[in-house]
Amino acid sequence: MPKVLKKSEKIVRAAMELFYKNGFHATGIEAILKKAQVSKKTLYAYFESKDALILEALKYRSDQFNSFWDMVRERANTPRDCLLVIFDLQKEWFESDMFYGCLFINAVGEYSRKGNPFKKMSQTVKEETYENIKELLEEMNHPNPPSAAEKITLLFEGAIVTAQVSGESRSADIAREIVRMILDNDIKENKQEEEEIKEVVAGEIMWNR
Amino acid sequence: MPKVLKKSEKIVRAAMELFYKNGFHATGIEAILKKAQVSKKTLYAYFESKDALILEALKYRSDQFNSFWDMVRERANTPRDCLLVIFDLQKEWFESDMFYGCLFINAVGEYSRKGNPFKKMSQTVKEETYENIKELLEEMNHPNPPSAAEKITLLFEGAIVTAQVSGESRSADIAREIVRMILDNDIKENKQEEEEIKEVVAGEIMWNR
DNA sequence: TAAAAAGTAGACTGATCGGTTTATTTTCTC
DNA sequence: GAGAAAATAAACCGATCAGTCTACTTTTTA
Repeated sequence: MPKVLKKSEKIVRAAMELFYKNGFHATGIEAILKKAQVSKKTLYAYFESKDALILEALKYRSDQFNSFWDMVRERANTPRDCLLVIFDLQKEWFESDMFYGCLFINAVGEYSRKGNPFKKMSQTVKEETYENIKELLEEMNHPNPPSAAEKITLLFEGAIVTAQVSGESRSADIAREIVRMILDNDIKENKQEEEEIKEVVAGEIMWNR
Repeated sequence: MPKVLKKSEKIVRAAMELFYKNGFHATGIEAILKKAQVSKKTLYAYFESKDALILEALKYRSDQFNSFWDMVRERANTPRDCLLVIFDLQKEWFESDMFYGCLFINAVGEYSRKGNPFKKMSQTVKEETYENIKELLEEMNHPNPPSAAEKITLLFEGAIVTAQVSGESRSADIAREIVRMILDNDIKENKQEEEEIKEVVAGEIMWNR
Protein backbone atom coordinates (compact mmCIF):
# COMPACT_ATOMS: atom_id res chain seq x y z
CA MET A 1 0.00 0.00 0.00
CA PRO A 2 1.65 3.23 -1.13
CA LYS A 3 2.20 5.92 1.44
CA VAL A 4 1.08 8.45 -1.13
CA LEU A 5 -2.58 7.63 -0.70
CA LYS A 6 -2.27 7.72 3.06
CA LYS A 7 -0.85 11.25 2.85
CA SER A 8 -3.60 12.67 0.71
CA GLU A 9 -6.22 10.94 2.82
CA LYS A 10 -4.68 12.40 5.96
CA ILE A 11 -4.98 15.85 4.42
CA VAL A 12 -8.56 15.36 3.28
CA ARG A 13 -9.59 14.00 6.63
CA ALA A 14 -8.01 16.87 8.55
CA ALA A 15 -9.54 19.37 6.16
CA MET A 16 -12.97 17.80 6.43
CA GLU A 17 -12.92 17.83 10.21
CA LEU A 18 -11.88 21.48 10.34
CA PHE A 19 -14.40 22.55 7.70
CA TYR A 20 -17.03 20.67 9.62
CA LYS A 21 -16.15 22.15 12.98
CA ASN A 22 -15.21 25.72 12.07
CA GLY A 23 -16.66 26.34 8.63
CA PHE A 24 -15.11 26.62 5.18
CA HIS A 25 -14.15 30.28 4.99
CA ALA A 26 -12.94 30.33 8.58
CA THR A 27 -10.59 27.38 8.05
CA GLY A 28 -7.23 28.41 6.65
CA ILE A 29 -4.76 26.23 4.79
CA GLU A 30 -2.25 26.68 7.59
CA ALA A 31 -4.63 25.13 10.12
CA ILE A 32 -5.14 22.13 7.85
CA LEU A 33 -1.37 21.66 7.48
CA LYS A 34 -0.93 21.70 11.24
CA LYS A 35 -3.71 19.19 11.84
CA ALA A 36 -2.60 16.89 9.04
CA GLN A 37 1.07 17.21 10.03
CA VAL A 38 2.01 17.91 6.46
CA SER A 39 3.95 20.62 4.65
CA LYS A 40 2.34 23.18 2.40
CA LYS A 41 4.14 21.86 -0.66
CA THR A 42 2.79 18.37 -0.10
CA LEU A 43 -0.76 19.68 0.18
CA TYR A 44 -0.49 21.58 -3.08
CA ALA A 45 1.10 18.55 -4.73
CA TYR A 46 -2.13 16.64 -4.15
CA PHE A 47 -4.71 19.42 -4.36
CA GLU A 48 -4.44 22.28 -6.77
CA SER A 49 -6.40 24.73 -4.63
CA LYS A 50 -8.38 25.14 -1.44
CA ASP A 51 -11.59 24.80 -3.46
CA ALA A 52 -10.41 21.48 -4.88
CA LEU A 53 -9.66 20.34 -1.33
CA ILE A 54 -13.11 21.41 -0.16
CA LEU A 55 -14.66 19.31 -2.90
CA GLU A 56 -12.59 16.29 -1.90
CA ALA A 57 -13.50 16.83 1.75
CA LEU A 58 -17.17 16.80 0.81
CA LYS A 59 -16.67 13.60 -1.18
CA TYR A 60 -14.89 12.06 1.77
CA ARG A 61 -17.79 12.95 4.04
CA SER A 62 -20.22 11.58 1.49
CA ASP A 63 -18.40 8.25 1.61
CA GLN A 64 -18.54 8.23 5.39
CA PHE A 65 -22.24 8.91 5.15
CA ASN A 66 -22.77 6.00 2.80
CA SER A 67 -21.53 3.63 5.47
CA PHE A 68 -24.28 5.05 7.67
CA TRP A 69 -26.82 3.33 5.45
CA ASP A 70 -24.91 0.06 5.70
CA MET A 71 -25.06 0.34 9.49
CA VAL A 72 -28.80 0.91 9.33
CA ARG A 73 -29.24 -2.36 7.44
CA GLU A 74 -26.93 -4.21 9.79
CA ARG A 75 -28.74 -3.17 12.90
CA ALA A 76 -32.30 -4.01 11.88
CA ASN A 77 -33.89 -6.94 10.12
CA THR A 78 -37.09 -5.63 8.57
CA PRO A 79 -37.21 -2.55 6.32
CA ARG A 80 -39.69 -0.99 8.69
CA ASP A 81 -37.30 -1.38 11.62
CA CYS A 82 -34.54 0.05 9.46
CA LEU A 83 -36.54 3.22 8.98
CA LEU A 84 -36.77 3.61 12.75
CA VAL A 85 -33.18 2.56 13.40
CA ILE A 86 -32.07 5.47 11.20
CA PHE A 87 -33.03 7.76 14.04
CA ASP A 88 -31.43 5.61 16.74
CA LEU A 89 -28.14 5.86 14.88
CA GLN A 90 -28.77 9.53 14.27
CA LYS A 91 -29.13 10.02 18.01
CA GLU A 92 -25.79 8.31 18.63
CA TRP A 93 -24.28 10.67 16.06
CA PHE A 94 -25.76 13.70 17.83
CA GLU A 95 -24.32 12.52 21.13
CA SER A 96 -20.82 11.93 19.77
CA ASP A 97 -18.20 14.64 20.20
CA MET A 98 -17.82 14.90 16.45
CA PHE A 99 -21.24 16.39 15.79
CA TYR A 100 -21.44 19.85 14.28
CA GLY A 101 -24.62 19.52 12.28
CA CYS A 102 -24.51 18.39 8.68
CA LEU A 103 -21.43 19.33 6.65
CA PHE A 104 -23.56 19.65 3.52
CA ILE A 105 -26.15 21.92 5.08
CA ASN A 106 -23.28 24.00 6.46
CA ALA A 107 -21.76 24.13 2.97
CA VAL A 108 -24.98 25.43 1.43
CA GLY A 109 -25.08 28.05 4.18
CA GLU A 110 -21.72 29.39 3.06
CA TYR A 111 -22.09 28.86 -0.67
CA SER A 112 -25.57 29.84 -1.75
CA ARG A 113 -24.92 30.76 -5.36
CA LYS A 114 -26.79 28.72 -7.91
CA GLY A 115 -24.62 26.14 -9.62
CA ASN A 116 -21.91 26.26 -6.97
CA PRO A 117 -20.12 22.87 -7.03
CA PHE A 118 -20.25 22.50 -3.25
CA LYS A 119 -23.95 23.19 -3.28
CA LYS A 120 -24.44 20.68 -6.10
CA MET A 121 -22.52 18.07 -4.13
CA SER A 122 -24.78 18.72 -1.15
CA GLN A 123 -27.87 18.33 -3.28
CA THR A 124 -26.58 14.99 -4.56
CA VAL A 125 -26.00 13.71 -1.03
CA LYS A 126 -29.50 14.75 0.01
CA GLU A 127 -30.94 12.98 -3.01
CA GLU A 128 -29.05 9.86 -1.97
CA THR A 129 -30.61 10.12 1.47
CA TYR A 130 -34.02 10.28 -0.15
CA GLU A 131 -33.22 7.28 -2.36
CA ASN A 132 -32.03 5.16 0.55
CA ILE A 133 -35.20 5.89 2.47
CA LYS A 134 -37.38 5.28 -0.55
CA GLU A 135 -35.73 1.91 -1.12
CA LEU A 136 -36.58 0.81 2.40
CA LEU A 137 -40.18 1.91 1.89
CA GLU A 138 -40.40 -0.06 -1.34
CA GLU A 139 -39.02 -3.13 0.40
CA MET A 140 -41.69 -2.95 3.08
CA ASN A 141 -44.35 -2.59 0.36
CA HIS A 142 -45.34 0.86 1.49
CA PRO A 143 -48.31 2.17 -0.52
CA ASN A 144 -46.54 5.40 -1.54
CA PRO A 145 -42.74 5.29 -1.19
CA PRO A 146 -41.95 8.62 -2.94
CA SER A 147 -44.32 10.58 -0.75
CA ALA A 148 -43.34 8.89 2.50
CA ALA A 149 -39.66 9.18 1.61
CA GLU A 150 -39.99 12.93 1.18
CA LYS A 151 -41.55 13.16 4.61
CA ILE A 152 -38.99 11.00 6.35
CA THR A 153 -36.10 12.79 4.62
CA LEU A 154 -37.49 16.10 5.83
CA LEU A 155 -37.69 14.72 9.35
CA PHE A 156 -34.12 13.48 9.08
CA GLU A 157 -32.90 16.96 8.14
CA GLY A 158 -35.07 18.64 10.73
CA ALA A 159 -33.67 16.46 13.50
CA ILE A 160 -30.11 17.34 12.48
CA VAL A 161 -30.51 21.11 12.54
CA THR A 162 -32.58 20.99 15.70
CA ALA A 163 -29.86 18.99 17.43
CA GLN A 164 -27.19 21.28 16.03
CA VAL A 165 -28.80 24.47 17.31
CA SER A 166 -30.10 23.14 20.63
CA GLY A 167 -27.11 20.98 21.42
CA GLU A 168 -29.47 18.21 22.50
CA SER A 169 -30.02 14.80 20.94
CA ARG A 170 -33.73 14.53 21.77
CA SER A 171 -34.75 15.67 18.30
CA ALA A 172 -33.85 12.21 17.00
CA ASP A 173 -36.49 10.67 19.28
CA ILE A 174 -39.05 13.23 18.18
CA ALA A 175 -38.39 12.58 14.50
CA ARG A 176 -38.50 8.84 15.11
CA GLU A 177 -41.86 9.14 16.81
CA ILE A 178 -43.30 11.06 13.86
CA VAL A 179 -41.92 8.50 11.42
CA ARG A 180 -43.62 5.75 13.40
CA MET A 181 -46.87 7.67 13.24
CA ILE A 182 -46.52 8.19 9.48
CA LEU A 183 -45.85 4.52 8.83
CA ASP A 184 -48.76 3.39 11.03
CA ASN A 185 -51.11 5.89 9.46
CA ASP A 186 -50.17 5.12 5.87
CA ILE A 187 -50.59 1.40 6.41
CA LYS A 188 -53.91 1.89 8.15
CA GLU A 189 -55.20 4.13 5.38
CA ASN A 190 -53.97 1.68 2.78
CA LYS A 191 -55.77 -1.21 4.46
CA GLN A 192 -58.97 0.83 4.49
CA GLU A 193 -58.59 1.58 0.80
CA GLU A 194 -57.98 -2.06 0.04
CA GLU A 195 -61.12 -2.98 1.93
CA GLU A 196 -63.08 -0.47 -0.12
CA ILE A 197 -61.62 -1.86 -3.34
CA LYS A 198 -62.54 -5.36 -2.27
CA GLU A 199 -66.10 -4.22 -1.65
CA VAL A 200 -66.24 -2.61 -5.07
CA VAL A 201 -64.85 -5.73 -6.67
CA ALA A 202 -67.34 -7.80 -4.72
CA GLY A 203 -70.09 -5.45 -5.87
CA GLU A 204 -69.00 -5.79 -9.46
CA ILE A 205 -68.99 -9.51 -9.18
CA MET A 206 -72.51 -9.31 -7.80
CA TRP A 207 -73.50 -7.02 -10.60
CA ASN A 208 -72.01 -9.06 -13.41
CA ARG A 209 -73.18 -12.46 -12.53
CA MET B 1 -37.07 61.42 13.62
CA PRO B 2 -33.27 61.73 13.59
CA LYS B 3 -31.39 60.63 10.54
CA VAL B 4 -28.92 58.92 12.86
CA LEU B 5 -31.20 55.97 13.44
CA LYS B 6 -31.89 55.65 9.75
CA LYS B 7 -28.16 55.44 9.04
CA SER B 8 -27.44 52.69 11.53
CA GLU B 9 -30.49 50.78 10.39
CA LYS B 10 -29.35 51.04 6.79
CA ILE B 11 -26.03 49.54 7.79
CA VAL B 12 -27.57 46.74 9.82
CA ARG B 13 -29.99 45.90 7.06
CA ALA B 14 -27.29 45.79 4.39
CA ALA B 15 -25.07 43.69 6.66
CA MET B 16 -27.87 41.27 7.45
CA GLU B 17 -28.71 40.73 3.80
CA LEU B 18 -25.10 40.08 2.88
CA PHE B 19 -24.48 37.77 5.83
CA TYR B 20 -27.64 35.93 4.91
CA LYS B 21 -26.78 35.59 1.24
CA ASN B 22 -23.03 35.04 1.35
CA GLY B 23 -22.21 34.00 4.90
CA PHE B 24 -20.52 35.77 7.80
CA HIS B 25 -16.86 35.11 7.20
CA ALA B 26 -17.20 35.61 3.46
CA THR B 27 -18.79 39.04 3.85
CA GLY B 28 -16.23 41.80 4.21
CA ILE B 29 -16.78 45.22 5.76
CA GLU B 30 -16.09 46.86 2.41
CA ALA B 31 -19.00 45.01 0.80
CA ILE B 32 -21.32 46.19 3.56
CA LEU B 33 -20.20 49.80 3.10
CA LYS B 34 -20.88 49.61 -0.60
CA LYS B 35 -24.34 48.12 -0.14
CA ALA B 36 -25.29 50.52 2.66
CA GLN B 37 -23.83 53.52 0.78
CA VAL B 38 -21.98 54.58 3.88
CA SER B 39 -18.39 55.43 4.72
CA LYS B 40 -16.17 53.25 6.82
CA LYS B 41 -15.89 55.85 9.56
CA THR B 42 -19.66 56.04 9.90
CA LEU B 43 -19.95 52.29 10.25
CA TYR B 44 -17.36 52.20 13.01
CA ALA B 45 -19.04 55.16 14.69
CA TYR B 46 -22.14 53.02 15.20
CA PHE B 47 -20.62 49.56 15.59
CA GLU B 48 -17.39 48.94 17.39
CA SER B 49 -16.48 45.83 15.43
CA LYS B 50 -17.66 43.39 12.80
CA ASP B 51 -18.73 40.99 15.53
CA ALA B 52 -20.89 43.69 17.12
CA LEU B 53 -22.45 44.30 13.73
CA ILE B 54 -23.12 40.60 13.25
CA LEU B 55 -24.95 40.52 16.56
CA GLU B 56 -27.08 43.51 15.57
CA ALA B 57 -27.82 41.92 12.21
CA LEU B 58 -29.04 38.80 13.99
CA LYS B 59 -31.24 40.92 16.27
CA TYR B 60 -32.62 42.71 13.24
CA ARG B 61 -33.48 39.41 11.62
CA SER B 62 -35.05 38.21 14.85
CA ASP B 63 -37.34 41.26 14.82
CA GLN B 64 -38.31 40.55 11.22
CA PHE B 65 -39.08 37.00 12.20
CA ASN B 66 -41.33 38.12 15.04
CA SER B 67 -43.59 39.83 12.53
CA PHE B 68 -43.91 36.43 10.86
CA TRP B 69 -45.93 35.24 13.84
CA ASP B 70 -48.13 38.31 13.65
CA MET B 71 -48.84 37.48 10.02
CA VAL B 72 -49.75 33.93 10.94
CA ARG B 73 -52.39 35.22 13.35
CA GLU B 74 -53.70 37.72 10.84
CA ARG B 75 -54.18 35.20 8.11
CA ALA B 76 -56.09 32.54 10.05
CA ASN B 77 -58.91 32.62 12.57
CA THR B 78 -58.63 29.44 14.60
CA PRO B 79 -55.40 28.37 16.32
CA ARG B 80 -55.51 25.13 14.38
CA ASP B 81 -55.63 26.98 11.08
CA CYS B 82 -52.78 29.17 12.28
CA LEU B 83 -50.62 26.09 12.73
CA LEU B 84 -51.25 25.15 9.12
CA VAL B 85 -50.93 28.71 7.82
CA ILE B 86 -47.39 28.79 9.23
CA PHE B 87 -46.39 26.52 6.37
CA ASP B 88 -48.32 28.47 3.74
CA LEU B 89 -46.39 31.57 4.73
CA GLN B 90 -43.22 29.53 4.88
CA LYS B 91 -43.78 28.45 1.31
CA GLU B 92 -44.15 32.06 0.20
CA TRP B 93 -40.88 32.79 1.96
CA PHE B 94 -39.16 29.91 0.15
CA GLU B 95 -40.42 31.20 -3.18
CA SER B 96 -39.28 34.77 -2.61
CA ASP B 97 -35.94 35.88 -4.06
CA MET B 98 -34.69 36.68 -0.57
CA PHE B 99 -34.54 33.09 0.63
CA TYR B 100 -31.18 31.67 1.60
CA GLY B 101 -32.24 29.27 4.31
CA CYS B 102 -32.34 30.40 7.91
CA LEU B 103 -29.82 33.04 9.00
CA PHE B 104 -29.64 31.49 12.46
CA ILE B 105 -28.99 27.97 11.23
CA ASN B 106 -26.35 29.42 8.92
CA ALA B 107 -24.82 31.26 11.88
CA VAL B 108 -24.55 28.07 13.92
CA GLY B 109 -22.90 26.43 10.91
CA GLU B 110 -20.13 29.03 10.98
CA TYR B 111 -19.86 29.49 14.74
CA SER B 112 -20.10 26.12 16.45
CA ARG B 113 -18.17 26.85 19.63
CA LYS B 114 -20.10 26.45 22.83
CA GLY B 115 -21.17 29.75 24.34
CA ASN B 116 -20.63 31.70 21.12
CA PRO B 117 -22.94 34.75 21.28
CA PHE B 118 -24.22 34.24 17.74
CA LYS B 119 -25.03 30.64 18.54
CA LYS B 120 -26.79 31.69 21.74
CA MET B 121 -28.83 34.23 19.81
CA SER B 122 -29.85 31.50 17.37
CA GLN B 123 -30.90 29.22 20.19
CA THR B 124 -33.07 31.98 21.62
CA VAL B 125 -34.81 32.52 18.30
CA LYS B 126 -35.48 28.81 17.96
CA GLU B 127 -36.92 28.72 21.46
CA GLU B 128 -39.22 31.59 20.50
CA THR B 129 -40.39 29.57 17.51
CA TYR B 130 -41.20 26.70 19.84
CA GLU B 131 -43.05 29.03 22.24
CA ASN B 132 -45.16 30.56 19.48
CA ILE B 133 -46.18 27.13 18.27
CA LYS B 134 -46.85 25.87 21.78
CA GLU B 135 -49.10 28.89 22.45
CA LEU B 136 -51.23 28.07 19.43
CA LEU B 137 -51.54 24.48 20.59
CA GLU B 138 -52.62 25.59 24.04
CA GLU B 139 -55.23 27.89 22.50
CA MET B 140 -56.72 25.01 20.53
CA ASN B 141 -56.78 22.90 23.71
CA HIS B 142 -54.36 20.38 22.34
CA PRO B 143 -53.89 17.46 24.77
CA ASN B 144 -50.09 17.82 24.86
CA PRO B 145 -48.79 21.20 23.64
CA PRO B 146 -45.11 20.76 24.63
CA SER B 147 -44.79 17.45 22.79
CA ALA B 148 -46.67 18.58 19.70
CA ALA B 149 -44.78 21.89 19.63
CA GLU B 150 -41.46 20.04 19.58
CA LYS B 151 -42.67 18.02 16.61
CA ILE B 152 -44.01 20.99 14.67
CA THR B 153 -40.89 23.06 15.38
CA LEU B 154 -38.76 20.23 14.04
CA LEU B 155 -40.89 20.11 10.91
CA PHE B 156 -40.55 23.86 10.53
CA GLU B 157 -36.75 23.60 10.61
CA GLY B 158 -36.71 20.55 8.39
CA ALA B 159 -38.75 22.32 5.73
CA ILE B 160 -36.34 25.28 5.74
CA VAL B 161 -33.16 23.29 5.20
CA THR B 162 -34.80 21.01 2.68
CA ALA B 163 -35.94 24.04 0.69
CA GLN B 164 -32.53 25.65 1.04
CA VAL B 165 -30.62 22.66 -0.29
CA SER B 166 -33.08 21.59 -2.96
CA GLY B 167 -34.05 25.06 -4.10
CA GLU B 168 -37.68 23.98 -4.15
CA SER B 169 -40.56 25.18 -2.01
CA ARG B 170 -42.43 21.88 -1.90
CA SER B 171 -40.99 20.98 1.49
CA ALA B 172 -43.42 23.46 3.05
CA ASP B 173 -46.34 21.42 1.72
CA ILE B 174 -44.81 18.22 2.98
CA ALA B 175 -44.28 19.62 6.45
CA ARG B 176 -47.80 21.03 6.47
CA GLU B 177 -49.23 17.64 5.58
CA ILE B 178 -47.37 15.99 8.45
CA VAL B 179 -48.56 18.68 10.86
CA ARG B 180 -52.14 18.04 9.77
CA MET B 181 -51.64 14.35 10.40
CA ILE B 182 -50.16 15.00 13.84
CA LEU B 183 -53.04 17.26 14.87
CA ASP B 184 -55.67 14.81 13.61
CA ASN B 185 -53.98 11.89 15.29
CA ASP B 186 -53.45 13.57 18.63
CA ILE B 187 -57.06 14.72 18.79
CA LYS B 188 -58.31 11.29 17.80
CA GLU B 189 -56.16 9.60 20.42
CA ASN B 190 -57.27 12.10 23.02
CA LYS B 191 -60.93 11.45 22.26
CA GLN B 192 -60.33 7.73 22.64
CA GLU B 193 -58.65 8.28 25.98
CA GLU B 194 -61.53 10.46 27.15
CA GLU B 195 -63.99 7.75 26.17
CA GLU B 196 -62.03 5.23 28.17
CA ILE B 197 -61.96 7.55 31.16
CA LYS B 198 -65.72 8.02 30.90
CA GLU B 199 -66.18 4.28 30.87
CA VAL B 200 -63.99 3.91 33.93
CA VAL B 201 -65.89 6.66 35.69
CA ALA B 202 -69.17 5.04 34.72
CA GLY B 203 -67.83 1.73 36.05
CA GLU B 204 -66.85 3.33 39.32
CA ILE B 205 -70.29 4.86 39.69
CA MET B 206 -71.81 1.44 39.10
CA TRP B 207 -69.48 -0.04 41.66
CA ASN B 208 -70.05 2.53 44.36
CA ARG B 209 -73.77 2.78 44.36
C1' DT C 1 -24.70 82.72 9.50
C1' DA C 2 -21.26 80.62 12.06
C1' DA C 3 -19.81 76.92 14.94
C1' DA C 4 -20.47 72.12 15.86
C1' DA C 5 -21.72 67.74 14.50
C1' DA C 6 -21.88 64.18 11.32
C1' DG C 7 -21.01 62.86 7.01
C1' DT C 8 -17.64 61.44 2.92
C1' DA C 9 -13.47 59.33 0.42
C1' DG C 10 -9.72 56.92 0.78
C1' DA C 11 -4.85 56.25 2.34
C1' DC C 12 -2.73 53.50 5.68
C1' DT C 13 -1.51 49.55 9.22
C1' DG C 14 -0.48 45.06 10.65
C1' DA C 15 -2.24 40.60 10.25
C1' DT C 16 -3.70 36.89 7.57
C1' DC C 17 -5.23 34.86 3.40
C1' DG C 18 -4.22 31.37 -0.62
C1' DG C 19 -0.57 30.00 -3.18
C1' DT C 20 4.63 29.74 -5.00
C1' DT C 21 9.35 28.97 -4.49
C1' DT C 22 13.80 27.72 -2.54
C1' DA C 23 16.82 25.11 -0.05
C1' DT C 24 17.31 21.11 2.76
C1' DT C 25 16.29 16.48 4.50
C1' DT C 26 14.08 12.06 4.48
C1' DT C 27 12.57 7.98 2.19
C1' DC C 28 12.22 4.69 -1.40
C1' DT C 29 14.15 1.94 -5.07
C1' DC C 30 17.37 -0.70 -7.50
C1' DG D 1 24.77 2.57 -0.74
C1' DA D 2 23.91 5.81 -4.49
C1' DG D 3 20.59 8.33 -7.03
C1' DA D 4 15.81 9.58 -7.56
C1' DA D 5 11.64 10.81 -5.58
C1' DA D 6 9.10 12.85 -2.12
C1' DA D 7 8.99 14.90 1.91
C1' DT D 8 10.05 19.02 5.08
C1' DA D 9 10.46 24.04 6.89
C1' DA D 10 10.03 28.46 5.93
C1' DA D 11 10.76 32.66 3.22
C1' DC D 12 8.22 35.08 0.06
C1' DC D 13 4.28 37.06 -3.02
C1' DG D 14 0.25 39.90 -3.96
C1' DA D 15 -4.35 40.32 -2.34
C1' DT D 16 -7.49 41.06 1.12
C1' DC D 17 -8.94 41.31 5.81
C1' DA D 18 -10.66 44.32 10.00
C1' DG D 19 -9.88 48.49 11.77
C1' DT D 20 -7.60 53.49 12.25
C1' DC D 21 -6.68 57.92 10.76
C1' DT D 22 -6.44 62.20 7.99
C1' DA D 23 -8.40 65.67 5.16
C1' DC D 24 -12.34 67.47 3.38
C1' DT D 25 -17.58 68.32 2.77
C1' DT D 26 -22.30 68.40 4.15
C1' DT D 27 -25.86 68.98 7.48
C1' DT D 28 -27.76 70.46 11.84
C1' DT D 29 -28.35 73.55 15.29
C1' DA D 30 -28.64 77.77 17.84
